[in-house]
Amino acid sequence: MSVRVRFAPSPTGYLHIGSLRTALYNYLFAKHHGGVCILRIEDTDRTRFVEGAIEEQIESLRWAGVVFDEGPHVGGNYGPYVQSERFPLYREYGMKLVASGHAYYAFDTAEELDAMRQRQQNAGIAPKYDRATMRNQYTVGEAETQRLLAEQAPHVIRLKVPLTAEIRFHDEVRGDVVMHGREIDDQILLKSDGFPTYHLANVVDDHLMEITHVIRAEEWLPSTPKHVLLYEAFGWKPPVFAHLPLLLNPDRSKMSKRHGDVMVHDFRGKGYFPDALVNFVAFCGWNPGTEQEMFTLEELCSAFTLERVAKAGAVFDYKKLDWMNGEYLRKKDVAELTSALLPALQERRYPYIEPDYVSSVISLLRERVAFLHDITEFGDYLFGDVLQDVEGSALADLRADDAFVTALRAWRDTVTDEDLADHDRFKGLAEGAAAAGGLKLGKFMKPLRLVITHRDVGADLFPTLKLIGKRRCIERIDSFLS
RNA sequence: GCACCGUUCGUCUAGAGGUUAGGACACCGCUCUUUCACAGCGGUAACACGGGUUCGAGUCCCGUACGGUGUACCA
Repeated sequence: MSVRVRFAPSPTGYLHIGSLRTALYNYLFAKHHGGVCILRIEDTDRTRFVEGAIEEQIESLRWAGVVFDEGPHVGGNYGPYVQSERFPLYREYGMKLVASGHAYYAFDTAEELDAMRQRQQNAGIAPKYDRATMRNQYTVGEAETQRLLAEQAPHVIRLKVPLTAEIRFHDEVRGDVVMHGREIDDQILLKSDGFPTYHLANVVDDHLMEITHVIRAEEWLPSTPKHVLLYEAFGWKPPVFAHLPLLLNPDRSKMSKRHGDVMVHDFRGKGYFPDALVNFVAFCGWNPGTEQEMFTLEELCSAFTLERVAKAGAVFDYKKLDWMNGEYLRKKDVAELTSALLPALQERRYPYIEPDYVSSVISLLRERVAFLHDITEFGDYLFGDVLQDVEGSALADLRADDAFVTALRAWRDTVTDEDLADHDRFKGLAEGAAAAGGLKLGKFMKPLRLVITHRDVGADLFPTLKLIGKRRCIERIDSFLS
């Protein structure tokens, strides 16, 4: 049987970076096995629905390269792929469970449930639905149950967890897991508004959609026994489970926005490359067992296996992500980078943004920054002639430095286009000018950089000045001297 | 509180009984150099603790500690 996996987000907002990782692992697993990766929207909680969230999440995923074989946006033979469009189904399956004695009606109000939890808390016992004392099918009796149903009293359907059972399941990441029935709550399957909870909907859909492997985050591990019980109650074969380690904040709590950006949308906006982000996130909780760290999506597909997924949560290291983004920046095709950068340069109305010129600037500066867009500010003196202000009295001090001014004039008065086109000639010219002021080369070059770029750091001065050209160099020197 | 999961350098991790415990990021130093980077070289730095099992445990078992997740008519 071929592999069928699903990524099942709920449309409550932007796509979380952890969700991207989960989606990615599902995708990689499917592609590794020549299987199918499905997108299913879990919108059973209408109160949390956010308009546009589905489209945003699909777009974030698409940007990252995670695409689906089936889903609400591409169709498929197992649809609909949005749970709100499948509601009658869950009711039907819920009733089957009631009929077979695996689930039951309960009529408790929210207040009654709160009071129950309060009592339990006061008594120091675990909060859990008390089937023996609350208002349900068993305590009120069959006749009363039928009467309440007939008068349409608000009710839910709960899973009847066998109190003495030991629920066992195998997890591909964690091994065998055992939990006792007495620890498991009689989970609500169908809410009083008739909508299913996640627990029912996900089991029904995974079965109907013939999902073979459920790959999801570790936070689902504690509720997996409920799902196993549901598969048993329906007489269905459960899928293989694999619970992924969590992405963590620096304090090791579940990754949240309190410690930085967590939405894929944010990473995209900050200028991370999708392939860099995917490469990085793939390594949060998985590694190939070799020393190779740079992987294309295709390489990840062929290398990825569940056996190599780690058990422990991974702190999300923003610094390493930045490093990796820089690695991609240095490796990428310059033409591609040029067209990606051009719009931002146009927006800033820089005058010198001929594509070939921009390509040269990118090649020159990309080793010094982690993001492509850093180049727009880092190289402002290359794209335009309006230089940034220099802090303090550095320029005035230089103007008062006779030795330097003498050297600078010598350079200005003798520089030719040929000098700027040939490294040896450039060096000879600089040495000659420095000597004219009685300076060592280094004592001349650094101030020269400041005068022409208004920066004290940057790429090699020779290629920098070559790009700026003789005319613009002289203009800047004259402006400095006047 | 209870249940479950986890624990190798600061961080991501390799390691499937015998290793000088390896790599990457970060950090520090050196080299290169007109600066900052890049690159190269080098360095600091880890098996949570206690018991077992074994000739021999980072690796297997038990316990403890610590951490995380869950404990909703959320997903």
